[in-house]
Amino acid sequence: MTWPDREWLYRPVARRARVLRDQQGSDQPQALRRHLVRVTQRLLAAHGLTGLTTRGIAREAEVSDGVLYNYFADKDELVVAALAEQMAELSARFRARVPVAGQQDLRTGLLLLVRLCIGFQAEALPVLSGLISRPDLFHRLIEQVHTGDQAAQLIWARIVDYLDAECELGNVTTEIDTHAVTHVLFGAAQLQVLAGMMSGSLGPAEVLHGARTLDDDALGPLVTLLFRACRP
Amino acid sequence: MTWPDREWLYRPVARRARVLRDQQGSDQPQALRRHLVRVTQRLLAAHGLTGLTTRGIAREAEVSDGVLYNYFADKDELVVAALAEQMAELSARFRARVPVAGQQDLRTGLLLLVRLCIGFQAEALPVLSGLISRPDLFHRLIEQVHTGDQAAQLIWARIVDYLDAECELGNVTTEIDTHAVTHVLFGAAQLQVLAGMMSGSLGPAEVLHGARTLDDDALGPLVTLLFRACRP
Amino acid sequence: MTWPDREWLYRPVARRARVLRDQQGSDQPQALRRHLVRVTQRLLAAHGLTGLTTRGIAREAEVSDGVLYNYFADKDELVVAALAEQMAELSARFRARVPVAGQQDLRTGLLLLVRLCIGFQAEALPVLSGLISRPDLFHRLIEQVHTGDQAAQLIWARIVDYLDAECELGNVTTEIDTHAVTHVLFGAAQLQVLAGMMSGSLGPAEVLHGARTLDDDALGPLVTLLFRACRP
Amino acid sequence: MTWPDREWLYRPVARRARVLRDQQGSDQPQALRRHLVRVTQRLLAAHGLTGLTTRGIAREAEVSDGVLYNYFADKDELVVAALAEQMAELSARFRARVPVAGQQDLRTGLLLLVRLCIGFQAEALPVLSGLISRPDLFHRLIEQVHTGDQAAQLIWARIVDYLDAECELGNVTTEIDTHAVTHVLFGAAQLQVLAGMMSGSLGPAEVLHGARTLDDDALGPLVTLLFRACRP
DNA sequence: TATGAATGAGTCTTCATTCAT
DNA sequence: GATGAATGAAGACTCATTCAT
Repeated sequence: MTWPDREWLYRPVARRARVLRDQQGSDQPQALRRHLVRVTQRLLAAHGLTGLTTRGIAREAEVSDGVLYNYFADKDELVVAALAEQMAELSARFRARVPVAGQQDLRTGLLLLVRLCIGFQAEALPVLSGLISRPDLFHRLIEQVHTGDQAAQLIWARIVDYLDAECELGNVTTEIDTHAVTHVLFGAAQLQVLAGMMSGSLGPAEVLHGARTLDDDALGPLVTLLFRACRP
Repeated sequence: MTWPDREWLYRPVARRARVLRDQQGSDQPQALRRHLVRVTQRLLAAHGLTGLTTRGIAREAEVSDGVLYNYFADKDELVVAALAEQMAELSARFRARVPVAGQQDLRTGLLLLVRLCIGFQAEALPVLSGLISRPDLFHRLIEQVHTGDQAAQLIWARIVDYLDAECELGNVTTEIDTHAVTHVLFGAAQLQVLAGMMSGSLGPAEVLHGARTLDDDALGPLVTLLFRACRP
Repeated sequence: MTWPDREWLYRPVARRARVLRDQQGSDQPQALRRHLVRVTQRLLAAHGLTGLTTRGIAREAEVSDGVLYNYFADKDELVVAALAEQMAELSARFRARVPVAGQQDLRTGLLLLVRLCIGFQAEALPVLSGLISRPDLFHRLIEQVHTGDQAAQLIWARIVDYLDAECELGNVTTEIDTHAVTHVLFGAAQLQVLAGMMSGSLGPAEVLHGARTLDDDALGPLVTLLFRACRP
Repeated sequence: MTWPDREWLYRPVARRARVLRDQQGSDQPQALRRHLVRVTQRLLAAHGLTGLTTRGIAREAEVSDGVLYNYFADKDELVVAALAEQMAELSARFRARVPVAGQQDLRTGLLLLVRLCIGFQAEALPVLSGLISRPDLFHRLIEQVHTGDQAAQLIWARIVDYLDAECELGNVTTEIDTHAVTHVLFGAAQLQVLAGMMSGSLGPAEVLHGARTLDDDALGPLVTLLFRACRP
């Protein structure tokens, strides 16, 4: 089979990837880009950065090996885009769940915060862990997202805000730095999740669910510690 | 015709790697093995597990590509050996610095603990971070070191012991769980170091020194938090 | 905006290996696969399995080192495919030349059989000899080709059939086992060829032609032996 | 530990390999050479030429990696020496078992010959099979052993002699060529053994024993064929 | 613009051979 | 002569990237 001469004559529109045909919205210019990003996020969460290959992405996306280079300079750029979007989503999801000061007693509020932080880390760490040994990627990531959009920063600020509000209500002593409390909350959650990821033979996905369902009894001592530190 | 008695005098030994010639101690049987381990530790700390290649090790060690397989079954075994030795050293070094109960007031003791944990994490994380995406290596590591020798476990236990002792002296309330305090100490330290590793443009080595010299003022709020939680 | 109907007209195809460009039939999907198989057969016949490297194949095929893995799981799979195809061709070619009972006197028939067997061995042995020290490959080979398709088995059966037919015509005594005759035919041919391969300084290719042109005088004593054994 | 100056002063004799110390005859100049040859023969028979490494030989011989080069130019020369000696032994052993004409009836004599040939091939083929794809080695082999010493040649000649003698006694017809009979004997035996080596998952050792114990019933048809061909 | 085969540098690993001791 | 660690040239295989179609 030979290629028709003057082939461009028959090319009224740019071609659409097979997998996106008959799919609503697929005629938007960046539909395939988004598709690739989503697939990459899925693979990243499932097998980590180490096991991620461009061919794997293409196969999973049911798309040719080469398209990716029409939307991204190289593999790293796709990875960074996937991570940035995912972190933004994560951050937004968790910000919405920060408790409101005064709507529950302090102890309950702290328990909610602990669970929130563990949940956040459980979702964020599997995604970010691959970056720990790739500072180059990490820098591309933080350059790409506007500074103020950084996932952890935003949720951190919301937690500080909650604690400050409780402080104004007189439920938290002024003797304590609310940033320090947030630091401890985030840190304890990170340790919990990271230890689970490494010592358990858990893949990222299991960690996530395992950590989420930690019952309140296990968290009790931690909450007690925070409560004693915060109460007036 | 008999064999001379002091045959051992002439015991022939094999050739020595160029790089080790004229170097003291290089006639010990495992000199090159140790050399490889040290080089691997250095490269691991500098560029992470992802960037570590057998060729890179050989080049940096000024040694041929194949030697490594005279001492280790494969690359992973070398990596595990490097990590295990480094963690054992780290653990021993920091265990010796855990404060003794009653030798200083609680606040000072907690400050020492915080600095200790940050120091520990600052040295341990660059070494261990590469393992996050390699659970298989992690398991070889914890199988290799005798269970009781695990670096983090041992230092964790020493901290709990210190806190329990202060508790018996009446300086720490019985209302809180000393494991929870340790959890918070380790977690806060880990967060501090990890964040420094990632967001700073610091390589692992810089993080280490940067973290160590965190002045006490910066740690004050954290210590205050812990102190309020622990005091009777 | 709709997609043009005869989309298949423009079906894009990927790039073609340099060596296959401007070559007829190179637009068939498996053109390069066949090319690799043929090159492998050639190298196998020329230098044996021991001297066969993936790089050598790629060089000889004027193709990059990696292509082979687009068509075969590993080197062994390529080798097995090359051997299987060659044996199937060989078997078919020689089966068609088995004499028909009654169309010539027994002595002539036996002469034809001897020459047939020598020809078969002369082509089969250079191909199979490498497998002697690789039973794993041999098993992959016989698993791949359908059991009934095995080259030697099929030609063996055809020879037995011929002898049985001559037996029914009364030209071969019933006192003799036709399988034993076939065994002797194959064995004598194999010895002839193998000895030629080894003691001659002939490469496989020369053996092949040398053996084929063995004149009938040289085969006379062998045919006489068989004839005396078979005649009623 | 440093090397003593003027070390040669203390070196009254050449050193003896550890493994040969306290062993009778080990002071003969070529004791180690013979040791290496024997070990190589053993490994060759057990795992074939493909699996043979110089390190494997040294380990099995309990000798250092390098000695081999004091006695042989390279690995190939050692292999050739091992094969040559083994073939010479094999040949001598089987020559002694060739039946004597007139000491048994012809049928029994032929049966003995068939078993003899199968036994010979069963021992020779595993040793030689590796050479099939290494014509270079094979040529070094036949150059090394004096032409008249070749194992197969000598036993072949003895069989022809036996048949000629039976011929003179009137037990074998003069109408057939005794070389042709020998050809058929050797060939049938070779086919038997080679097929067993390949299709069975037998290692060389098993083939050897399996082939040897082929009961006479299985050989009956073959012997009948030969008998009918040979009898006057 | 999408396709997917082709490319080739790079990875880990093996092993015959050398050579200081 | 004997030792055995060091050498380095292959080998099989992977995978990010290109490019003819």
